[in-house]
Amino acid sequence: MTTIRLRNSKSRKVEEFHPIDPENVQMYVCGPTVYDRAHLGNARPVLVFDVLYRLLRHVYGERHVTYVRNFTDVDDKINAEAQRRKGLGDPRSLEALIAERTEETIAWYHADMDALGALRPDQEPRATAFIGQMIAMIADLIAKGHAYEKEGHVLFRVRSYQNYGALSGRSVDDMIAGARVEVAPFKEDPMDFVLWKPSDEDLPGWDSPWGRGRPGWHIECSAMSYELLGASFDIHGGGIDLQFPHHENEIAQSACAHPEAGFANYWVHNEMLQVEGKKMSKSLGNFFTVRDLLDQGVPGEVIRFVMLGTHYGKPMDWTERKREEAETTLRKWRALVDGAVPAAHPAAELVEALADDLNTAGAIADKFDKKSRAKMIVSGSSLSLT
RNA sequence: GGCGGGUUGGCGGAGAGGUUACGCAGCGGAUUGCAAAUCCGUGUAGACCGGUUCGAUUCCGGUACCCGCCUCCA
Repeated sequence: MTTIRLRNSKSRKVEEFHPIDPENVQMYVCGPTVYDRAHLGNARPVLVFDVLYRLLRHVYGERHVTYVRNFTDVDDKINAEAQRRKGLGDPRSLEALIAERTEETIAWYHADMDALGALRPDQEPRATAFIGQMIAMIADLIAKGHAYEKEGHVLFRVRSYQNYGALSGRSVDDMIAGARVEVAPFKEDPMDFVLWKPSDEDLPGWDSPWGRGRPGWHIECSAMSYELLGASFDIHGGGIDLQFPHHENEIAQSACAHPEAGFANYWVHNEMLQVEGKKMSKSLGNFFTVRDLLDQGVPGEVIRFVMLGTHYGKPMDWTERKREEAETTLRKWRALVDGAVPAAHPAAELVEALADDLNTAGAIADKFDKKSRAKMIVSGSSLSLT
């Protein structure tokens, strides 16, 4: 059997991947906050983990892999958009407007990511469907002394977790020294973070032992991964920008709530996307969505091909030139595979390259038959790693 | 300030301690009514300074530069 090797952010080394249970390999990836169209940067983790998902299914069998990716549908940006619509005179309730916003955004997300040839995860839980589990976990953390309530907020007591900072390689003291964080007066310690916060009447809220409120950002992933995958699972993925504080906080919450378990064994982070050498941002005018590209006539497979041309652990630079070259290359590959009979199994060299820490660039490079590699990697269609 | 990633030929981008990467672009040629496509051939590398070694672009150390994170942005 192929041995997959992955760079584990925990150890900062490439390690052999050995699942807890080969009959049920489990992966959790942080999904989008559904407040707007997915921008191009959002597509990178989707494609990176799509390749990993396909590889896992190839190695362990389709029925033996569970991939969970959440939708964060509790968020101030969503609230802001709903309030904006309300302000424009929409007569419906805030809750209805929020629901409308998240529904349409999820539909867009599905359509856009489908266009990139990404398989849908096995489960796509929404945060709002797990509020009860979050409340239960928070209550448990309070009971165990890892969290405290202050002025309607519940805060995680960072100092109560010995290994805080291990994933991102920081010490609590260093972080405080360089902190640009605004310290709320009710915090025992500047690093403590919110598990639950109060909502006024203009915001969505749920009843809890601490009053009407809404969850903090990090608790949803801890609660949902526990509910769907258990206290220990194999792989946790996401963008490197989430490593701190989001993933650090997830670990703290989950490890303290379930001290007997290991939470995620392998942490895989993808590097960021840039556009023409610069960070994509609205102020630089180089910000665009996946849908923008699709509407301009850039095929999803071209986007996928360009993305996978760079190893996930390196910054990926999206350039007009790469887009053009990818179109040329794919057109030629299409001509090559035209009329070819799909192979029953992917080339061993392809699997080997991908098993080597998802070396998609190396896999695309060569060393094996062009005809078979073209579709397998790029379009994920009939010849895909399944 | 703290933490992390990177630096290969015109551009993108791999593997390997010693042998041609590959692709695109360029150049020469074949084919072609023209063009496109296709085919053949071909040049240009490994940021800088040290170290290990018979030999390093590949291992080790340092320097420079670029980028990101530290702000509920993937």
